[in-house]
Amino acid sequence: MPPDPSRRLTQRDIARLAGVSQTTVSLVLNNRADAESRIPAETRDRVLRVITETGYVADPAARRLAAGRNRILGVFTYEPVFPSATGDFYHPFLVGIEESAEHRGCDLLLFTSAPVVDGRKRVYHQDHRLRLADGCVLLGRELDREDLTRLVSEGYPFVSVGRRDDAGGPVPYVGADYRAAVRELVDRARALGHERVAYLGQGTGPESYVDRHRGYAEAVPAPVLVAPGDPAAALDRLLAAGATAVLSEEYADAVALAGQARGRGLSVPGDLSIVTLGDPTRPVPTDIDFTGFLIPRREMGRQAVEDLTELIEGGTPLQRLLPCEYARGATLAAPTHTRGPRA
Amino acid sequence: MPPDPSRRLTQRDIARLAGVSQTTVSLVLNNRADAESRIPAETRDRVLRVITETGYVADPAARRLAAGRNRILGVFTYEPVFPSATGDFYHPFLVGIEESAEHRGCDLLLFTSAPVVDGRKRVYHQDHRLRLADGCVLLGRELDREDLTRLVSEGYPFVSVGRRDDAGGPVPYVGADYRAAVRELVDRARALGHERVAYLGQGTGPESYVDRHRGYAEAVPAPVLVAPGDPAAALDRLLAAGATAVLSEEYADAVALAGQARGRGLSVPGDLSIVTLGDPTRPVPTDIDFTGFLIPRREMGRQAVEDLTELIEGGTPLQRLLPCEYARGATLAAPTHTRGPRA
DNA sequence: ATCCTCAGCTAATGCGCATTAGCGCGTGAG
DNA sequence: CTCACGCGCTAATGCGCATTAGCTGAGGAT
Repeated sequence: MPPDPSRRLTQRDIARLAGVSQTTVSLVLNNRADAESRIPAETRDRVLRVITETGYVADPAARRLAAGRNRILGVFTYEPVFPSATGDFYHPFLVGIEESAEHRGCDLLLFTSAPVVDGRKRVYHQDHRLRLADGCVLLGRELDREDLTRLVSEGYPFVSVGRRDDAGGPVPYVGADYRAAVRELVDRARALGHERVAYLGQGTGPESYVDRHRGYAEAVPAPVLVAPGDPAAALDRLLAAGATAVLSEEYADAVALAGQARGRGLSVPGDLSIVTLGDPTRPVPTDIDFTGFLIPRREMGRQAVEDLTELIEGGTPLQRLLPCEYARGATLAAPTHTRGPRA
Repeated sequence: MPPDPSRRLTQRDIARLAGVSQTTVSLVLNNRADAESRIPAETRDRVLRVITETGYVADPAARRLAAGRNRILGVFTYEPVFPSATGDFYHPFLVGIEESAEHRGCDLLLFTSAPVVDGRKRVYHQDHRLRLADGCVLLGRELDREDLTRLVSEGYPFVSVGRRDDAGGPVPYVGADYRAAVRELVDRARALGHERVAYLGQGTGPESYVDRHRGYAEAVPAPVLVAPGDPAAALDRLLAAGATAVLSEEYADAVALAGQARGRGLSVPGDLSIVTLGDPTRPVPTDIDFTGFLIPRREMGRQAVEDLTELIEGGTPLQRLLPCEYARGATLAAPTHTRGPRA
């Protein structure tokens, strides 16, 4: 019995009960090489028996302090994950992260304490708590550049979900190969007979947009970039440019455009093929089964944790792109009649 | 500059740079009463300046070890939260938990490392890591009784989301007042003229079922309990019992029953009113707008964190039930014609 | 001149663990 | 009869911090 029943057990208590030293308890607990070979089975069993009898568990904080490791992985999200509209989009990433963490026997620390300053969250805020975790997974459409730079320069182990440009050094990431996925879509469209494939979106900004647009620009002879926003205006521009197929950077824009087109009596995909470049980042009600591709979100989350644990264990930082799966859908078909650049 | 750039800064480093002792740095950092009154502004500013210049952050593990507090709240879920079908149900709880944690400046530790043994997860598994957090929120339809007992007896600060029976002592919880909510639904049905209101469900098992059923049993003169499972059989039994309204413990059962009824040419709610007792715990496709009530899931999560932090700071354990909001819906109406217990 | 504040610090300690150095003993080699 | 060596352990140390006890010097009281 420990003297104060409310006090939690320590290794010293176990040691006393087992009639050994605290060191021995530690050795047995972590069954170090020393223990395997040097501590006789009898002693070890005695210690283990006391441990199970008392239900002793090592204090993780002390462990961390002494050993420098924790088996805790941080998760930092630049977008709000749980609340809000974007939640559904980020959910699958978390599923993958959770799966992998469970598999690795790690706990996840959500850095919810990061305050929102000037409308955005930062890893490095006043009194940040990064070091509570062994490393960290970063999530979000757009990461803070200063954060990244500092993470890189401090050598803190982290992995970004989503490709990122260098930030004073290469950024470890697990991204989706948007570039290849978009190229493939364009190729499919062109193979079907589409001569003018347009791009509805910004094409700049976050890496994920840039990559999509680059894939598009590489695969098309004469790029047509149409800004989203007002669907009516966008449709006008697309028709004026003689586009028979359009790739939509954002799922929601595709929905709006399709609605606009059908509202004007155009058939989709008959008169206009509309292809989405990834899953919806915000919930959009639609019953259209869009052609496009699927972002391997779950797999990305999973792989990010794998890479992170490797990194923590001394591995080298990796950059990898995962392939996106083609989604056949029903909005890409051969153009019904060819049109010149002005109908 | 610290000697080894890879080594992380410690309070000693800060102390050296500021020309004070480590103690002083600690005092300034936590602006203790001592610091406020006893350390002159000049010294404090100097220390603070060095801190911001170097970007020093206290090691949370060390902090925890020394002070015993962490500002980390654990979250343990008995059901899989992220993956799986039940995810959507638990999501709102997490939203509330996250909100409150952010507000309190706490990080959340998801105990993903808990292995699944004999088909279920347990808080107290081999080498559990409860003590990494200051306290813990428990989530799930059914909590492990042994876990609860041990948590209570060890005096570990925790709050259950959902009412729980005593486990060797009162269990702190934030639950939904199913009992009152069900009573209210029955009263509404009876006020509309329903003389035989049945209960479709188990009525036993998890506290949440028991509470619903108790509310039902209290409000109805002659209870009729019908087991879910085969919707056809259930409908037969309901009709045989002369029920004109039925409360469905599980949302999915209500959907199945409604389908069955309409398939037989019965109108809902005309011939049979069907009322749900809470939100769907698993995703069910339906376009029926059921009458029933809404579980204040988000608010429950939020309140649980509030209560937990109070508890950690020395407050007394609380048990509270939050009211459920009535959902008008379209499946409860006055019975069209009265029937005896055999049509 | 001496004692006593009291401001403004610091030395020392311990949280619970992992780790390193090393102690006492027995045994076989020289 | 020494000496080296391996076995089975333990004492001691330090991780980075919070905290407690106390130290030093200046100024006021006696």
